[in-house]
Amino acid sequence: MIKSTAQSTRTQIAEATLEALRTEGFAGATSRVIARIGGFNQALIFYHYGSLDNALLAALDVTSEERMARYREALDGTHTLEELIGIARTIYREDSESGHVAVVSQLVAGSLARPDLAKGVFERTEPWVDFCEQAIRKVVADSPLGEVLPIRELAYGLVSYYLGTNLLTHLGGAEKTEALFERLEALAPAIRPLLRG
Amino acid sequence: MIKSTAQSTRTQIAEATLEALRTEGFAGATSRVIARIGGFNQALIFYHYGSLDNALLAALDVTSEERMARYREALDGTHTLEELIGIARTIYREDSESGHVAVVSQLVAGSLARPDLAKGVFERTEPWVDFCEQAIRKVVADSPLGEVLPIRELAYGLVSYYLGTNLLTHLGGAEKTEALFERLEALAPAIRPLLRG
Amino acid sequence: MIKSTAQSTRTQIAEATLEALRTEGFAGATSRVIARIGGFNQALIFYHYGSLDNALLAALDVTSEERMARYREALDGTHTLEELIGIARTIYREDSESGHVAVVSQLVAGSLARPDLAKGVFERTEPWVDFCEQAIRKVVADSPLGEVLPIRELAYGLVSYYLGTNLLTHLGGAEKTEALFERLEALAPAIRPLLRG
Amino acid sequence: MIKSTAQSTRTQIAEATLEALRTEGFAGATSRVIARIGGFNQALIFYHYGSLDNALLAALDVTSEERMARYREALDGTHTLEELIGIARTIYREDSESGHVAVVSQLVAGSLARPDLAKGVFERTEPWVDFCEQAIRKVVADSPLGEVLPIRELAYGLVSYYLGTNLLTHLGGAEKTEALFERLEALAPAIRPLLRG
DNA sequence: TATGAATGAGTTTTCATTCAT
DNA sequence: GATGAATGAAAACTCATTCAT
Repeated sequence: MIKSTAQSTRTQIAEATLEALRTEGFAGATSRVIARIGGFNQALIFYHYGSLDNALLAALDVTSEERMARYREALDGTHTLEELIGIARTIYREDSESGHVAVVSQLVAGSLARPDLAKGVFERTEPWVDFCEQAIRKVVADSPLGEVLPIRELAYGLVSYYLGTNLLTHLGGAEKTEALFERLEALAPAIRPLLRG
Repeated sequence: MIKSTAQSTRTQIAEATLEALRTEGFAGATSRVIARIGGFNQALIFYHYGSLDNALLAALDVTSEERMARYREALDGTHTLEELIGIARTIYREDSESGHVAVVSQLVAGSLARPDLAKGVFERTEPWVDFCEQAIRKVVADSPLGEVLPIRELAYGLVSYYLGTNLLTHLGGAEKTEALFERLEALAPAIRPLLRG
Repeated sequence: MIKSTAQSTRTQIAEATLEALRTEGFAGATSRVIARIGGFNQALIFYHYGSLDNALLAALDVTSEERMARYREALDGTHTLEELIGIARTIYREDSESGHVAVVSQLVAGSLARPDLAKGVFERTEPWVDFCEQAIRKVVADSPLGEVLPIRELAYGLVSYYLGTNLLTHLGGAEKTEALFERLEALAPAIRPLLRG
Repeated sequence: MIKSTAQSTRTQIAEATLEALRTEGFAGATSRVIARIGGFNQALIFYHYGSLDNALLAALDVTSEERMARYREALDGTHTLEELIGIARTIYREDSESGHVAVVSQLVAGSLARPDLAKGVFERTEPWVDFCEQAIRKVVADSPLGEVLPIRELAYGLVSYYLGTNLLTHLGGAEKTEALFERLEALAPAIRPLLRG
């Protein structure tokens, strides 16, 4: 019988936690449920992560790192506003379907009532604000807008919007976000001239 | 001594629930806590509202109606983009300080894991989308933008942003939203010409 | 179906807790065990007493009050040192057999690790020190010893001895205490002259 | 680098266990805590001692042997009742401050609920009863009291008192024992004549 | 000898809800 | 209308101990 390594077990736990968040939501991601999903003992979560909060954050890291890689790659391949919106839309749909957005919003929402968890979740939003900042800069690159717009603040606003729309999506408004993307994409050609130097 | 009527007791319960959400958050708004705050028996909540979820929705109605009135009045008094942003900023600060935004985000967040509650909360976002739509229409009134912009979708986007920023505010990013308002206000004069006919 | 009164339920819980301490010891007197013994729901303990500690203290009160009454009555009926030792011996045997001493020592010992519980238990030793003081005063009443002996301190010492001997009794030295009583009783006539005025 | 021998590891474990009892009490002296204090693996405790109970007894041996040596030496140097009480008082204070009494009472108390442990602890009280017997005999050496008093039983009583007072000390009555010693010391000269042949 | 990983059974406590009165 | 009492289910977390390596 092969003894599993600490690392592989840790990963397994993080993945089971992720799966629990995906399928059962924040309130359903209890130690018992996670253990059942992963097929291991409840106590193992505490052995490896010390607390359920830490396991939840590990799950967030797993999905965030994976998605961030995907987003960066996509950003590298785009050069116009239309492309950017198009890609954003595609990835957003991917994320929705894969459950990534569900997990993120569950965690953000759930952590409201738990200060320790909130701290960890909030720290993990920083890279996403950075990423949005880069995306905005790319779009306004050579235009005078670059010097006028409050780019950092807008990036933060985008992340806020992303979270908010995820929440509403899960409450029941799935098709609304999609529609906004669609309309924005159609508008892009009209906006593009504004971005010229 | 006035015997409390059914109506006044219902109201009392809704208000105690609101207070519980404000001070203890979604997770802390348990039947026991609500009853303690309101000075009545736990079982009364179930007698009058059938379930805790319904009492929570009643609390949301209380605060939403009150805030909506305030917002409408403010919208009536504004005619330019600058004024609108300025008013939005003022009211947002009021809402933050009064705890209204906290209650809304707590409820949205908490309802993620509870389908019945989620349905109720989502239905109550509709009037807010309507309201945002009116606000946008007012700004773009006579401009050609009015016919180009996806107004309904943008309105939905604004509500999404509102929720998202509330969430992040509570996780730790309080000053960021304020900064965005400030910068947008400064930008308004530059944008105004675009709104002309 | 008769709805039991709060008082009778409280009493039932205290008695089940006492029984649990008697039969399972401090470590075995868990909420689950107490509920099983009493035939009620675990949560009821917390409904009525708020915490397990409080239920344990209630059990201590039940047995202490009963025993104190017995001890006082016995003290009233004695007038000589021999009688006093004889009665002490009898009652001690009763207490040992009934399990009262077991409960007391279990609680004293168990509370070592729990400051809140310790406070409650310690407060309940006070009446016993008072009682011992009265007993000593009665014996030395008219003798010059009454003015020389540190009576309060000796009373405290007697209570200490009582606890210590209970502990050792439970660890395995049951017959030793009995033997000491026996020998002291035999010595009493020789000591009595010292107590004369 | 010196490879630790089996013997030194055993000793290390016993000492870490003692330290755990001293600083965390019986309830806090878990295998995890002991291992952390000693800087070794939890499983080592079971490898060397078979069970946590045995490790606890080993810790008791460590402290008991050390204290017994100190007590014997002190007894050898005393010849009068006053000296004896004085020395008892000094050593008791030393023991209190060093934590020895805490460890003993923690173990006696904790073992109540664990028969195996109780047996081990009880066996280890025997040498202390022997020691007290010697001390009493020394005091009453040449007096007729030596033939009248139930010396063995009194010795057992002294050990009982020692345990009891430790317990109460830890519950909150720290200053009471000290006061009794003080008063007894003052009384000693009056008692001495009784011990004369 | 020594260890990291793993586990089953256990803990106190809280919850929304029900029900007889 | 209103209430005190009661409950089943669940929570996060800890424990002594075992075992493959």
